[in-house]
Amino acid sequence: MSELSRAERRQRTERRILDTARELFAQRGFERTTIRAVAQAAEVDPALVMQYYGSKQRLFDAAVRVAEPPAGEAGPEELIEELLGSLDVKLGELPPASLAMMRSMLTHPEAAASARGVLGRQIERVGRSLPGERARLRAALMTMIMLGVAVGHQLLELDELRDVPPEDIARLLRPCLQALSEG
Amino acid sequence: MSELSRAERRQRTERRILDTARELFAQRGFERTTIRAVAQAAEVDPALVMQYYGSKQRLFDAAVRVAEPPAGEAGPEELIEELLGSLDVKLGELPPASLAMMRSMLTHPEAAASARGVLGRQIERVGRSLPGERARLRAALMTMIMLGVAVGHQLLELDELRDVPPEDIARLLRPCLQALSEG
DNA sequence: TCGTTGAGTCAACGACTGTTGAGCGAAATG
DNA sequence: CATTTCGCTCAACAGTCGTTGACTCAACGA
Repeated sequence: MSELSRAERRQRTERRILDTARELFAQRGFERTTIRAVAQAAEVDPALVMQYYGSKQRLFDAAVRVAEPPAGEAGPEELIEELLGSLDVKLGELPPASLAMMRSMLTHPEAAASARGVLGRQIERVGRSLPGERARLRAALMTMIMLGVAVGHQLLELDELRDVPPEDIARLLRPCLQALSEG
Repeated sequence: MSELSRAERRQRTERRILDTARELFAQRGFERTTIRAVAQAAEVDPALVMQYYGSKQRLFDAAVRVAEPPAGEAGPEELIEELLGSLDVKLGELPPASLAMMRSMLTHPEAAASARGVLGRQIERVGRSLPGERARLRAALMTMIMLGVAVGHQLLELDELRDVPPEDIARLLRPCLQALSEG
């Protein structure tokens, strides 16, 4: 039937485990996601998950590794659009890796550290290209605004934010971010 | 030595267990907080916790029961000040029951439901006294802004928000909320 | 003073968890 | 075809958890 070399099958299995884990971590968090559940959803023996990823924590690390935006400089207006677009709203859905990290960041220490890292870098990036005083603090508030909306929208799934076109949210949020962007 | 009636000691023990549980739930979340840990911190046998509260879930329910603001009507400016004040920033610290609920709201289904309830009522309250179109959506965004800042400040403990006088945060956030409050 | 109540403890059960080492069987290699 | 490699499974261990029932003993009421 399927003409797959051993190496190919092996890579496919490993990736299937990783994708399944990401999804489960994203929707249940670290503690409620068991190796056994990942294995079952990936149609694999639990021991295989361990063999490939070493431990549940390392599986989680691999699952939440997230691509960060390029390090180039940008003006405040572009950064606002980047915030509105990349962090959450415009696409209507965050990448599963980000969701997985966010889901566990309040209850799993390692996820919290990871989130602090990502958010810290974004704050620094935004703050560096912000004019006026207290740039870092204002950048932090801008970032937390986006985080709050993302949490309510994608993790808590509040009725009031459901089925709202991302454009509408972006349009309402823009003045808030601009107010913080200017002194 | 201590002149305490049996009923008094009993009430005191029960309350000590509840306070301890609240604190542990607030700083570790539902899953990482064990009945055994609560019992040890309260200097009591784990079985006693069960005897008083029935189950871990019911202990959690009792621990996160939070006082909601009175139902009276208010104008937009007052509501902004109430948001800035009560939800988190002005006092510099949220009540432990709120922290406990927030800590677990992304990973524990019952905590999520509880959070949706509290946030939903606040959104409705704010939205009802907001002029213009899309009042509920704008109220939801205002609420999520406060939630995001509270999360970053009190749960993630971001460096950029640490040791910042709550007044400063409130002053920077006010224009954001006003932008959403007006059409 | 004596029997009763009830606050609190002790030891254990059963379920579930992450993790491990031995082993199977098919694909790769010669 | 014979042998080795290795993807994968099976069964089990050790620990932790929520939860329970029997028990202890000091405070209480008559």
